[in-house]
Amino acid sequence: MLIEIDFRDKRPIYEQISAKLEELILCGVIGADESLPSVRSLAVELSINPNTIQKAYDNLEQRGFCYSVAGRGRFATGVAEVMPERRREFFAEVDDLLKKAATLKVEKDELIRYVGENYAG
Amino acid sequence: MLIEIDFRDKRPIYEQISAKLEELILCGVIGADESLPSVRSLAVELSINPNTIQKAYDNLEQRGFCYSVAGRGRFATGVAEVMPERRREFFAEVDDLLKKAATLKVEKDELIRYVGENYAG
DNA sequence: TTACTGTACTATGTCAATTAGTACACTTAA
DNA sequence: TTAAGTGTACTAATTGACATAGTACAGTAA
Repeated sequence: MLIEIDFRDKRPIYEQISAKLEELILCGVIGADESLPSVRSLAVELSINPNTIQKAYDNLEQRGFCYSVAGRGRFATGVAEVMPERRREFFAEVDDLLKKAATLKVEKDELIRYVGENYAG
Repeated sequence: MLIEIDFRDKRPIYEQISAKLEELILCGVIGADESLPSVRSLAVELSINPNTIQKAYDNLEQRGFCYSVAGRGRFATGVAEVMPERRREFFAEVDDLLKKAATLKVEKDELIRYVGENYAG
C-alpha cells in the first residue's frame, strides 16, 4: 500500500501511521468518504498489532480526518471539511517560528526573502 | 534563579531545563564564558535529582551551548560561536513549514503577507 | 586539607508505547 | 439465518525512556 513504517523514526508507530494518512487525505489521494483499510487488514499488511492501528485511527478521527460507521468501516473526511482547522494549526506553527526568529535575530526582510526563494508550491 | 519547572509540561524535565538555558544564552542573559550553576546546586534549587541536571547539561553541551572544565565548573559558549548552527536549524524548520504550506495550498503571497504582518522582532 | 567541581556508575520506580489475546455488537452478503 | 468482516473495549505483559536515589572517583581552588 501507501504506508510504510520507519523503525528508526523516533516517533511512535501510531503517530507515523496517522501522519501518513493525514497527508494522503489532505493531498486528495484518499478522496472524501473513501474507505480506509480496516484495523485488522492494515495490521496484517504492516505486520504490527491491530491495537496500534486502532490507536492511530483514534488519533486521526479525533482531529477530524475520518469517521467510523459501526460494522461497516472507517471513511475519510472530505478535504474541504478538514482544511480550515489545518490552516489554523499551520499559522500557529508560523507564529512559533516567528518568535524563534526574533531570538535568533533573523530580520524580517531576510526571512521574507528566504520564503520567497524557497517556496516549493 | 531564572529557571522554573512546569510539571504540566509534557516535555521531560531535562529538556525544559536545557531549552531554558539555551534561550538565556542566546538572549545574552548568560554571557560568554560565564559560569552556569553547578549540577548539585541547581538540583537543590529546583528540588530535583542531580542526574537530571547532568542530563540537561549533557544535552546542552552536545549542541555547543556550553563547555565544562574538570573540577572548575561549566561555562556558557559565546553567542557568536553558537549562532551559525542555530540559524541553520532555524531555516531547516522553515523548510519543513514550506513543505506543509504546499500540501495545505497556502499560497506564497499569502504566507509572505502573513509573515510581514506578524513578525514580532 | 577541605570543599567544591564534573563524571560515571548501579539500582529502583513510573509511565508511555507496543504487543498479545479475548470479547461483544454491528453490517453485509451468501 | 449464518458466516465473515467491521469497529470497539477490555486485560495482561514487555520494553524503553524518564526520573529518583545513592555511591564513588578525579580534578581544581582557597
